This record gives sequence, C-alpha cells and structure tokens, in this order.
Amino acid sequence: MTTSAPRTPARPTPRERLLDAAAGLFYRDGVNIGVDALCKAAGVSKRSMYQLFGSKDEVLAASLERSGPGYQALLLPPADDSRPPRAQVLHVFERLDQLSAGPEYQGCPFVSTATELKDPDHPASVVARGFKQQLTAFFHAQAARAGASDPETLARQLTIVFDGAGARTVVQGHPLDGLATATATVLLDAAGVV
Amino acid sequence: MTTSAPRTPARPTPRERLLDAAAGLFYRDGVNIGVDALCKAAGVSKRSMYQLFGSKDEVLAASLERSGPGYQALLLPPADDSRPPRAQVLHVFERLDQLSAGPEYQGCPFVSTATELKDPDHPASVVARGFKQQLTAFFHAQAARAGASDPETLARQLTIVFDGAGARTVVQGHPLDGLATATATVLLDAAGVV
DNA sequence: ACCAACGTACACCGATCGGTTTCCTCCTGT
DNA sequence: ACAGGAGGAAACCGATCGGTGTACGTTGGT
Repeated sequence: MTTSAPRTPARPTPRERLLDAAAGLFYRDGVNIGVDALCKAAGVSKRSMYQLFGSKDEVLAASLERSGPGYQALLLPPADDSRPPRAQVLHVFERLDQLSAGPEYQGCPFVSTATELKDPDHPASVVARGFKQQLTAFFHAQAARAGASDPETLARQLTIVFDGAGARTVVQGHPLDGLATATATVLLDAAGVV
Repeated sequence: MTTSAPRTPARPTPRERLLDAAAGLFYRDGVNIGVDALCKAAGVSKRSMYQLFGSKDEVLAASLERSGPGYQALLLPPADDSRPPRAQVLHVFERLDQLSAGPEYQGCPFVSTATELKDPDHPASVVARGFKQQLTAFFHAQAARAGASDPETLARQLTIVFDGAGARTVVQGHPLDGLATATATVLLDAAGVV
C-alpha cells in the first residue's frame, strides 16, 4: 500500500487532544468530571487548557461542537445519497438501532448534556439545541421531498422518536432491537411517505 | 411505638421533609447538588440525614421511590377510569403536553436521573427503571385490552414517544403544543386501537 | 420529675472542585 | 548558537464535596 504516512507523526495539537478527550469523557462520565481528570486524559496541562479556553464550560461546548459533524456522519446518509426520502430517514433509525447495541452507548450526547446541565443558556446547551435542530431539519427536508402532508410535524415526531429511543436505551439498559426503525416506519406510513 | 396515629397534622417527619426536598432539588438542580444544600432546604441536620440513610445515593433512590406514585397519579388516568383504552392512553400524553408547558418542567425525572447517573446499577437507576416499566405495563395493558395486534411493541413505542417528548422539551426549551398526543395518536391508529 | 431517644447546630475530616501561578524543559526560527 | 514561545508538571488557592464527631436542646413515656 502506498498510503501516505505523514513524515512527522503529527501528534494532534493540545486543542484537538483536549476536545477529543472531552467529548469522550463528558459523554461517558457526565459533565461533572473534573478538569484534572480531563486534562490528564488528554495529556494536556491545566495551564494549557486555560490558555486555550476560558473555562471548563467552554471546553464542554467546544467539544460538543467538534463532535457534532462526526455524530451526524455516523447517523445521516451520505450527502450524495440518491435513495428516496423514506429510505434516507429510515437509515438514521437503523443506525440508531445499531448504535444502541454497542456497550458504550449512553444515549444521544446532545440530549444527555442538555439534560445534565439543566441551564438552557449554557453554551453547551445552545450547541446541543442547534444540532438537534439540524437533525429535525434533515427529517423535514426528506418529508417535504416526499410530499408529506405535514412535513414540519412529521419531522418533529421523528425527532421525538429518535430521542425517546435513546432515553429508553439509557433507562432500560438493553438495545432497541429495531424498535426505533419500527416506530419511525409507523410514522412514515401514516404520513404517506413512500 | 414511635409512629402513632397522627391525630394532629403535625410537621412532617425529618424523613418526609428530606425526601420531599430531595425530590424537588434533585429534579431541579440535578443529582450533584450538595448534601449541605439538601439538608438546609429540608430543614434537617446532616447528622439526622445520615442516621436515616446510609448515603446521599440512598436518599436519592428513596426520594425517587417516594415521588413515583405521585408522578403516576399526575399522568395516568384514575384506576376506576372506564373509558376505552385509546382514551386512557391518550390521557397520559395530554397530561404530558400540559406538563411540558409548565415553566418548571425538566423532563421525566426518572429519565433525567438515570441519564445523569450513567451507572445502571445505582439504586436510583434501578428505581427509575422500575417506574418506566410500570408506565410501559400500563400501555401494554391498555393495548391488550384494545386487542392491538402487537401490544408489547405498541407499549414500548408509546414509552419511547413519552420519553422523547420529555427530551425534546428539555433540549428545545419550549412546550410540546400537543405533539406528544399527536404522535401517540398516530401509533394508536396504526395499531388499530380504537 | 426524670431519663433516654431524637434532632439540631456546628466544627471538622480528607478529597476534590474550578481555576491560577510558578518554574522549567523543549522545540523552533533566525 | 541563541532567544523566545509553547506547553507540561506541580504547587497552590478558596470553596465545596460526602461524611463524621461532639455537644446541646427538646420531647415523650413512665
């Protein structure tokens, strides 16, 4: 293989290490893990962290912001997907059903973070709200493309199923077994999305 | 001996004050509020708290356990309700739609607690799981009574909608405007529950 | 009237919290 | 070769964490 291995091992910058570690730790252990533990996991000194970010809350918000695109790529169909709307919407729920079977799955990180923070004005809550709106927007676009009678409502309902499926996994502690996909299918059928 | 019939409605016992304050504070501020704040709010000394409970975690679990019946009474139709299954199920979602409009609403307390704790073996997580199963059992009973084709799946789907509606309220920060009821209606229709 | 149990007030413990500061090492541009 | 900045290690800060120990009221049963 002629894969290009960078001459310089190019260790990620402290900022990247910090945000990646933060995304993982905040998701796994909650937003109340300490700054010390976070910096230790990231291999970054507290001093550097506080030069890069104004506070732990900003780190949290930035880590959510950074992990957003990857999370979407994990769930949404590729941008050049040419399948009909129904298949593209169901793609998301099939992914969710798969994800929920992973031992690491703790529900949607945006929902978890917003739930833990309580404060809707917290910068991380704002980020979380934004990504949820993007998910709803995707559903809305597909619903509209399919000529659904009420694409706005359908999109919101699909988002509710998405978040509810995540919550169920957290509380019950076992995978969804296709329940998310099955529920989304019912909504799509009822809305006449083929 | 200690518990005689309360002829005079005396001040609640420290245990009751503690559990009531705990339910409110844990719900509003999350499971990470301090023992000092909790005891101060309850008007109970830390000493008494640690004589009544082994740890803060036990207080949390006990407060969830205590608030469970009241929460169910808030959502479920009365036990002697004679309406058809569909109406009884929709009753829950109408209540949820109403609740979500209240300024204090922070989502389902059981889901919130389980989400914050992460640990599924935490005593409070066990309590939360139990109450969610009771809600699902109610849906299941109604679905079976209505002769739904797959009452088990329908009950789980309704629970997902319930929790998803709560999550949406938390993340988006505005009421559901009938969205929970509307979504449940779609599921009931599809399952042939009249 | 007395005593024991109950409950409060409060000091105290080690650990950890978010955040700041100091010091020193290492890497890089010139 | 050398200056200077970036960044890590760790001490340090006051506050708070969960939890305990002690001492002082208050109350009810006999």
